[in-house]
This record gives sequence, C-alpha cells and structure tokens, in this order.
Amino acid sequence: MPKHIADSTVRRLSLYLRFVEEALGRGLRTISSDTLAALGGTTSAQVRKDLSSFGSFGKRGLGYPIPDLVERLRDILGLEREWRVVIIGAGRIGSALAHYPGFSQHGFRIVGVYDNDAEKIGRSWDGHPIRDVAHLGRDASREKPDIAVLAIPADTAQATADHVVRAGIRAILNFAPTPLRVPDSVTVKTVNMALELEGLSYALAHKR
Amino acid sequence: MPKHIADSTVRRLSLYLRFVEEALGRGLRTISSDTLAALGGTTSAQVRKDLSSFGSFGKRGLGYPIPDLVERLRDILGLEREWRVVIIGAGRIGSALAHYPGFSQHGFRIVGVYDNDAEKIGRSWDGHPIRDVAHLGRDASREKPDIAVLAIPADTAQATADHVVRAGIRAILNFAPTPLRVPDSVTVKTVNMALELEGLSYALAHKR
DNA sequence: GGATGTGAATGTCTTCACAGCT
DNA sequence: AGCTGTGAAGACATTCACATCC
Repeated sequence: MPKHIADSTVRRLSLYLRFVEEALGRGLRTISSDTLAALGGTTSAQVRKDLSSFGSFGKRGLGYPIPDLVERLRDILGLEREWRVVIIGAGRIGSALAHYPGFSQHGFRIVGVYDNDAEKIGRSWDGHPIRDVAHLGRDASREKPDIAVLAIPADTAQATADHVVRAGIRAILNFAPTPLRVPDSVTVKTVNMALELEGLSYALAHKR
Repeated sequence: MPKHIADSTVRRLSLYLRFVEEALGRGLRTISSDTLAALGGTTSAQVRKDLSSFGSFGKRGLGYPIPDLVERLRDILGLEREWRVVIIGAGRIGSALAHYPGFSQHGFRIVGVYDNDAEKIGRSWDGHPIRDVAHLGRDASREKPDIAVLAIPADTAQATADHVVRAGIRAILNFAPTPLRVPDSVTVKTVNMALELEGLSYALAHKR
C-alpha cells in the first residue's frame, strides 16, 4: 500500500465500484480490466495500476472476482461504515444532493440541516428541522458529524467553513463557487458548476 | 497561442476571472500574480504561466491591468457571447443550476426545458414550459441550443446523450453519475456528486 | 525595486510492453 | 491462451530561478 493515492485514482475507484456492483447484481463472477476500462472510459493498464496499488487480488487469465472486488473497493473507499452528514444551506442544491440516488444508499446519512435565514429556521426541510447555523458547534459536539456540505453563497462560504472546522468536522463538500482555506487536517472537495459551464464555453469557443 | 490548453488551466482561468471581476467592482486598477495566487489557492508562477499562454499583457513591476485582464479572460473563455442552454430533466438538480448565481449573469440562457415524464410535460418549471424530450431534435433545428444539461438518472443518460448529439448539440454538462460516450466533436463535463462524497469518505477513512 | 515571462528542472500521472501466473 | 502485475518510458503539469522590463 503506497504512501499516497492520487485524487484521480480515487475517483476512478469510485467509478469501478459502481460498475462492479452492477455486475454483481447481474450475477457475474469475474470482470476483466478491459471491461472495466470500457465502462469507465479509460484503459486496461490504468485499471490494473489503480487496483494493484492496493494489492493484487486479480486472477491472471480470468480477471477480478466480482464479490471480492466489491468488498475490497468498498473497504478502500471507506464505505463500509456510515458517515454522518450535515447540510448547511437549506436550499435547492442541498435538496438535490439529499435526493441523489446513492447518497443514503452508500452510507451517507443526514444528521442535521442548517441555515442562517431566520425565515427558514424551525421549518421542516425534507423531513429535517432546519436549525440555526449558530448552533452548529454545540450540536456537533453531541452528534459528531463527519462531513459538512456547504450549499451557500460564495460570500459567506469561508466564514462558514471556519465555523465548520472549529466544530471539529474534518471533511467539507463545498458547492459555493469559491475555493476554501482550511487546515491540512480537513479535506475539502469543491464542486463549482460555474467552472464546468465555463469549461464548456471555452471548448465551444475554440473548437474548430 | 499554443495548440492545446489543459483543462486544469481553463478551470483556473475561470477562477481568476471571478476574482478579477470582483477587484474591478472594487475599483482596483492592477492585480499581481501573487494576489491572484493567494485568492485562487495556487502559486504566482502558476498564475503567470496560465496567463502567459495567451500572450503577455501584464506590466512588469506593476501586475496585470484589471480591466484588460477581465476582457481578455472573458474573451478566452468565450463568455463575450451568449450560450443557449437546454435543461433535460426537470428536477431538483436542473432547478438548482438554473438558479445558480452567475448562470444567467455569465451569459448562459435557458432556451428549453425537457423531460420524459408525461406527468410533467406541459407544466411550467421556473417559468419555462416542460417539453417532451422526444421533440428535442425538432426544436433544436429551430432554436439551435449550444449546451445541453443532463440532469437525469444514470440509466437513461447514455441514450439521452446520443439523442442530444444527433440533435447537433456540441456540449454537454452531465449530472448523471455515469461517464458518457460521445464523438470527439462533442465536449462533455461530468459532475458526479457521488464521486466527490466518496473522495471525502476515502480521505476520512485514511487520514491519520 | 518590483513584478512579469519563460526555459530548465522537477514532479506526477499515464501508457507501453512484457514477464509471469492460472 | 488469456489476463494480471509492474518496471520503464513517455507525456503532461507544476515549480524554480532568473533575465527582462516598467
């Protein structure tokens, strides 16, 4: 097991897991790096490198045994346990995420929903009471959330992230269109839809 | 102007644009690679490399003139013109995107909303009538959309993407949690929230 | 002096190609 | 024969460091 696994590798492992789970559901017994590569839009060498980072459990001449592979990938990705998630920003994005297929399926459980809008606080949101974000620290010491989803505007994102970090939460999924500064002990993934759109705009503007 | 600009570079350019626009709004005149690097979470050398790919328009000893930089970046990213967007899948994700600040601000205009659910077709969605996705080809020849946003489940995503490609649309923003196969002439960006969450899960599971 | 622009060095990720196991 | 596992090569991206210019 190497010191460090690249982000891009982890993303591919998640993809493989999805395909392998599907193959498992169809009752298949083994799957080859070639097949996984075709499904995941990569190459067989890449698949083998990715998987061999964590030990060799494929069978030469046959491929990877599917039940083993599912278990191994779920284990590597930390999906054998349940992660406790708070959503900060009771708006459309958080709602979309909460309804994402695979959110609860893959062990992500919403344990709290927060907002800073007095109009919203106290109301119900997809079955969860909306709490005041000012109480996050107090609640967190009791409920020990693992992940905070920031679904709020850019201008309050950094302050809220600081708040989240102080509450002892060590992972942030950031939908605010701005990078966040956090200590090394905290992991952030930013999903910036504006960047994706502008990437498409760039491609359209420059493509022959 | 080099043959090819990396995706990661384009993403950073989008970020820089956001910061420079903000600086412009505050009436600043120039901005240094150091300042941009701090805002964007990168290094000054990286900023200079990124910008110099498109010619040199910084002033040594001063930094980059902000109005020029805004214009140049908007031009590079293709944001001087309006892009016509269709949203396929009249659900929460599409709705969240449509309300994203900067969507219309940055020249992305929704020209059609589609679904395949007979219950939804004909209803109104954020002021747009929901149309039958079966009519996309016919509509597209008239309305010439540039970008299709796929906000639909994984199992129909590839077939819908094929449909979109046949309709002559050359850019896809894919929120379905699966990679898409499209011809080289079509650009796809996939936003897979499950992958981001699992990336956090991985980090939490492995961090000391 | 202060900040850019850029070749060279470094670091990281991907692809190749083939030995080795089943 | 078929397919994995993996060093070595190659491609790509980032960082360094310094000459260059305002």
